Amino acid sequence: MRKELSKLYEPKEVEDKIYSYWTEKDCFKANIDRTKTPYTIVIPPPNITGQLHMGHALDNTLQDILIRYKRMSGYCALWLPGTDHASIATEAKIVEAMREEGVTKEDIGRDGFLERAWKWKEKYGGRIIEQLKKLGSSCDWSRERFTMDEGCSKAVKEVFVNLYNKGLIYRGERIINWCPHCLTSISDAEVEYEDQAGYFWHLKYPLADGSGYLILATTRPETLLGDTAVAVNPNDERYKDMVGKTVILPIVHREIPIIADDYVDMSFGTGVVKITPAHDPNDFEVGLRHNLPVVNVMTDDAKITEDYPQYAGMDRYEARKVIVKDLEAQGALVKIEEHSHNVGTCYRCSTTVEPRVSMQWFVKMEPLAEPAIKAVKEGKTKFVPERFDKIYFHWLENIKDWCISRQLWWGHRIPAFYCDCGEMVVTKEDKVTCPKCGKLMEQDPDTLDTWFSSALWPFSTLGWPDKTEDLDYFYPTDTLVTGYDIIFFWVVRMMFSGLEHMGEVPFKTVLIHGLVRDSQGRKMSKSLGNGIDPLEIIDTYGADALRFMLATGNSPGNDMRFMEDKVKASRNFANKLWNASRFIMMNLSDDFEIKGLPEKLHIEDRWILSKFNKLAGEVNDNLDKFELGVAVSKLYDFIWNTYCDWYIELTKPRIMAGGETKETAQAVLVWVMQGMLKLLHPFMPFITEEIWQVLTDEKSPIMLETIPIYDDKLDYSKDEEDFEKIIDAIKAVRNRRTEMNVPPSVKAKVFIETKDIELFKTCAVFFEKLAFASGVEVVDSIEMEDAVTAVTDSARAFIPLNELVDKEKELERLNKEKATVQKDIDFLSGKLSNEGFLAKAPEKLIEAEKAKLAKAEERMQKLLQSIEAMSK
RNA sequence: GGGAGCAUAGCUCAGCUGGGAGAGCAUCUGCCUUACAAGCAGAGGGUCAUAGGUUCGAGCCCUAUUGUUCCCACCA
Repeated sequence: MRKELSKLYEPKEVEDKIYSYWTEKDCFKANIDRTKTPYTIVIPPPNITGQLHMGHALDNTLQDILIRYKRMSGYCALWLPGTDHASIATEAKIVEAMREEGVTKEDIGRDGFLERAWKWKEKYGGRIIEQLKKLGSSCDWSRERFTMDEGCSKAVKEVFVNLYNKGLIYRGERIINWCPHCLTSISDAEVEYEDQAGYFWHLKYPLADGSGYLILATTRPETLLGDTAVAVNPNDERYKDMVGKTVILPIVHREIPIIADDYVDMSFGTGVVKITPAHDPNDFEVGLRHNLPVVNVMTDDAKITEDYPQYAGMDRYEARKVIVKDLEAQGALVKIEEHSHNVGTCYRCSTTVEPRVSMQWFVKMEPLAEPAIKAVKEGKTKFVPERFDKIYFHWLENIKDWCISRQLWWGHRIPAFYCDCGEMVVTKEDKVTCPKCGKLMEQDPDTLDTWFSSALWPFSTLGWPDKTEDLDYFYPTDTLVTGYDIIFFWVVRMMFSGLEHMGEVPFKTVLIHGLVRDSQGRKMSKSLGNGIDPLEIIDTYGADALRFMLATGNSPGNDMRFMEDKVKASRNFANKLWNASRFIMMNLSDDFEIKGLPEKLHIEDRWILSKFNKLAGEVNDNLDKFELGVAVSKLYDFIWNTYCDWYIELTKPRIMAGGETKETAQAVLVWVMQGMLKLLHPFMPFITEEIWQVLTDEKSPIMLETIPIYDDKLDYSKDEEDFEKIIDAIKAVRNRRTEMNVPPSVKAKVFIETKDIELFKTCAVFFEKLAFASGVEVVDSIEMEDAVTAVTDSARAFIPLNELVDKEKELERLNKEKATVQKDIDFLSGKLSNEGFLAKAPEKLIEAEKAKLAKAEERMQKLLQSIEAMSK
């Protein structure tokens, strides 16, 4: 015995120790090796404000499985980690913290604010990194990056200037989505629409010439202050004569024109629409077409401006109430209808966005989208599962220009400089003097959308725009692992950025996963309070159990539910493996040395080796196809149901016997255990490393071992098939005994009638241990009364349990079994006499079916014999 | 309005290019068999949502329907 080991595996005592061991040995570092093929994953950088949640746990578990697998498969595997500055989220948190101190951004100014922000980053940016380590993530920490570090910032400037010079970035006054809470513009992608119950206010706008009035409906009466026209459809007979006339805007008493525009849907409402170019994107477009003035009525925090003294300073909703009341008082309110409509909200703070006209920077998307579409169409980048390419195409085909400027301080400052004289310069320089008048120019106060820098992540982190060795070797990256919820935000933008700036796709495969939901299928959220903290789960069950659970039964692109029972099952599995290794260690001879496989193998050795060999082949295959869930369940099944339940039990008689038979058994036990550990390592890195260290006294980590692959030399299919006959017979005997309520303590002799005499004689010993036999006799022909029979395809086993045998019951059971086998025979022979089947089914299948039929017939033969004997 | 996913055992989910339906948990029965009771040996349990179709053969492919979840879209 080499070492005393606890009956229960204690992840807590192992995981941190193992992680430091890896770190000390520098196992995660990807050293460029031109003789190897690179395999690269860049991490979706978590926000510096973030805490590890289940989504991260899933995302990073999948990445770690892939990277560990590839590392063990001989690739130069790089998993490049880092964090994202997350402009809006971080700035909001800092502002909030400042508010508690009673300080505002304006109080401390831009520099003071940034100083705080960097401190915040230093304090919290590392938190999530530490949490990723708890999960076992094997990132190359020596290459850790941050979206606002020097290199990434350089890349951002480079890209901005390049795109500007190509005319793909422009500045203009447009209607954009404005968040009145975050006080910044946001992109279309950052708006989340939700159905809200609201009202339709039907209003009366009198014609200026006093000849009547128009009735129109609106969901936002407060925007009436900014109306600059009323529109009808040009084909609408009802209003044909009105076009060109003017109406008097209620409350404001402004005279505004009635215009005709296709945008108006005749069949909806009254067919008349008020046009507020400053506060509605559609109206803005209409305004452009008709040269309408843009009248802004709200401040940046969505309060009515000073231009309307009676409402000035009122919040938009408050103003709505008051204005409705005023309209009613003036007799301009016709009726109020209930109406639910889609309202855009800020994805960060859920505040209803206010469309607003302002000067912003945009990326011209169409020219960039085209190559991105083409790359996926040509298969240069593939989505797994494939169906996500539809979402990708749809988005890119309908893309609008991307608003990239943010009225925030935390982020990459826009590299544009302005002069009092009106001159503007876009440059990578930090200090610029006006080329026209020589004055020092002022930099644009705005920063860039966070996703502008994340879009560059696959190459900025490798050193671009510099020509680094990393960039040359590792780009394009191989697999991007991310949730379907950020395809638009991130995947799309990395695609067109990679193609534009590197001339190559940023990654070959995008592995999409779903959301981790709670046990009832609800999204985990702060507001529901139903989130489950991965760190707590790791604390109770271990990181391996959590990882295993996340990988099990999770198929690409689909959501999954988090169930603690599933984690428990995974924990139990880890414990099972632990105990299997304990068994080996407790029984290992003192002088045992690991020397590979012995020459002389028993049939059960060849059986387990053959099965293991096939397992290795399949697991590799599944992993190559990103079928992680399938791979993991095969490993579970093999380790538990084949290795532990059968092989270990089969070795017990040999271990007790000692001598050469034990030598062989322990060599195979250890060999297969090592193989299983390697195959399982990507999924359960900690426990496999721990067992590896203890079991083998290895000085080198398992994580740098080579993963087993299918090996022709280990294909013992014939022995495998033969040994399955023994297993079948053992199972049949056990089954019969249980049915008869015979406790294991009651042993009985077993007589086996079979054609495979040698085989069963060799394996007779297993019936004693595994089928509770007091002795085994193998014969080619026998008939017994007062015995229970167990029939398999290849054998008849008799268990003489005289006093327990009820002839009639036994006969009944045999007849029942006969009926089942007859059904099989009918089915198979029916199939085999079907001409269509014989003509069109593959040869291999026909042969297989024939073999099955032969077996069933053999079995029927045996049953008939037994029935005949029993009925005597 | 457009698009996508899902519907399989009591529960949660697998099921690879179509070849007689699987796992874990739960349930029932027996076992403290010297690795493991977080365990061992057995058992029960499914017209694979419904209706058609293609095929020698359909959980898998096609069409329609129902239920459900999600994404996209400017209906004031």
